[in-house]
Amino acid sequence: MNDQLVVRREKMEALRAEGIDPFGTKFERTHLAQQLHDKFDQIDKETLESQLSEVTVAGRMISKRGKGKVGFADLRDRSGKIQLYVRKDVVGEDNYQIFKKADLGDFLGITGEVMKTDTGELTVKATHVTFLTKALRPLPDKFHGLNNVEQIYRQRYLDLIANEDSFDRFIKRSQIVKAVREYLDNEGFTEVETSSLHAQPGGATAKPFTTHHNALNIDLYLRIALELQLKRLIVGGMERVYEIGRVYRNEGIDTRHNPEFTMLESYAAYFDFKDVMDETEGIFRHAAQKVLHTGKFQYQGQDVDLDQPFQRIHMVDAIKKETGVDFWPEMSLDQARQLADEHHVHYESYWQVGHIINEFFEQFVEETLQQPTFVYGHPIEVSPLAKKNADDPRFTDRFELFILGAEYANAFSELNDPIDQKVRFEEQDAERTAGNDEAHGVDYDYIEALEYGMPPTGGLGIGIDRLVMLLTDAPSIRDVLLFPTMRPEQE
RNA sequence: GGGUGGCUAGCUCAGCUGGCAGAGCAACGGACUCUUAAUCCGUGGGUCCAGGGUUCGAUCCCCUGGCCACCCA
Repeated sequence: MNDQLVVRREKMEALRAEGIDPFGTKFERTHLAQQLHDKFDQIDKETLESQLSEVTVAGRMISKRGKGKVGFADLRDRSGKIQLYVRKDVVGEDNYQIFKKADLGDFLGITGEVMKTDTGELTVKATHVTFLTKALRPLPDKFHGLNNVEQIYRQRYLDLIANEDSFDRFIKRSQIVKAVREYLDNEGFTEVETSSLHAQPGGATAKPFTTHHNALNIDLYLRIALELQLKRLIVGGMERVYEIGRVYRNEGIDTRHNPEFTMLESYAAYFDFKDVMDETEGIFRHAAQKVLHTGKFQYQGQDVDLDQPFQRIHMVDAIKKETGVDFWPEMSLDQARQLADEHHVHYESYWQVGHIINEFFEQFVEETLQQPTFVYGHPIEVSPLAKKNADDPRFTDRFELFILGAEYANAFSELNDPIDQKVRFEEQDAERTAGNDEAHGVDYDYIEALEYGMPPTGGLGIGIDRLVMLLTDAPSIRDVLLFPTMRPEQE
């Protein structure tokens, strides 16, 4: 134990000796810091002196100045900061000692009068100090904050205490999620909660986490997507549903991936994928308006404009534009492989033409899409849950949204033909056998649901964490996850 | 999986060519009744990530391992 820990424990005991509980209980406050600023910031010093408003605030003391018979301190609550002014001749000797002995990090309740200092700062001049909770450990540096990235993630509470921008970012995250809900609720969607333990993983191409249920003695999977259960609800007649929930994918960690993350999925009966494009634009714009009050902003120094209509381009056209390679003419697998070889595009032995087209897109086009762009018409081979395009069955009525070269949404006209769906699943299963361990399995229960009839439906998936990153200018997904996945520290 | 960088006081960081471990904030004692990164005087505080090696001597050089970050596939 270092000197500071010892001293704080001694102070804790000293408080007890004086009959003060160092870990206090309920405290009634009249105002949050921000409410005081809203109410009194515009009132001048003299007027405040003449009207004598008594208030009670509470919070963590994060800085302290002055050590004589008078002291100033900053108190922080969830809304912001307010300065305290404590005078020995006002609160009395005993009460002043409580303030004087209080450490940075301690929680105090202050009753006093609202005033302004000579420099014009709104301040609560204490008439009484109530000690609420002792902090037995010192806070991070009050000026530099907490910079150690590992500590920021492992001890997020310290990051929230020391780094105001981090605190604000998580408040914004909450507001963004709320805005998304608000938008969908206003469009007549019902929010639902489906299960996250699945007997069969599906709805995406990803490796699942496996777990075990003891009483049933079966292995279960943590969900990798919300899709298949939500579409069962469309079969059930709910017509417009959405869920915002955690999904789990057993994959690597980098600045855009965390093993657990938050997906929004929405499904609307009688929508096609073009309606879903409009829905997507609506969600993005509404969320931006709510937290930034504009659709024009910068992400990592690059301009983004969500207010303009998003561009729309077919995947094959986009590839043609970037590379000159034209995948519109019907071609054999050998011809596609030859094009891949010519452009140094790697392919697996089990890949069909559509896989190669998709790879061309990912390799040459994705990073070039800067302003919000819907890329539609994904090959059928990489879209086992999307409806075939009516005019060209090689492609599907699917789109992905790209902004600044990164994917933000994935959506399609849902495949509601159970016979086609069974064939697609079987093709995925064959792909799995051929070596793609992320390929979809056959979900017979889902096919049965489709056989009862699913109305034409437009579905959408948005990675909420990435949306939050975009709107808060966060460079890493870990900056928008309160508790990102970390390897445990060794003893 | 590969590469690069980081890990030193509670926090933020220095530490030269290998020679007694440093600063600021925080803490402690003292002065100070409008301060705001308060100021001034004084004091204490270290498993230099861990283990091994080289050396008279290692925070520093070498090896192994741990955790983190960034870049690449």
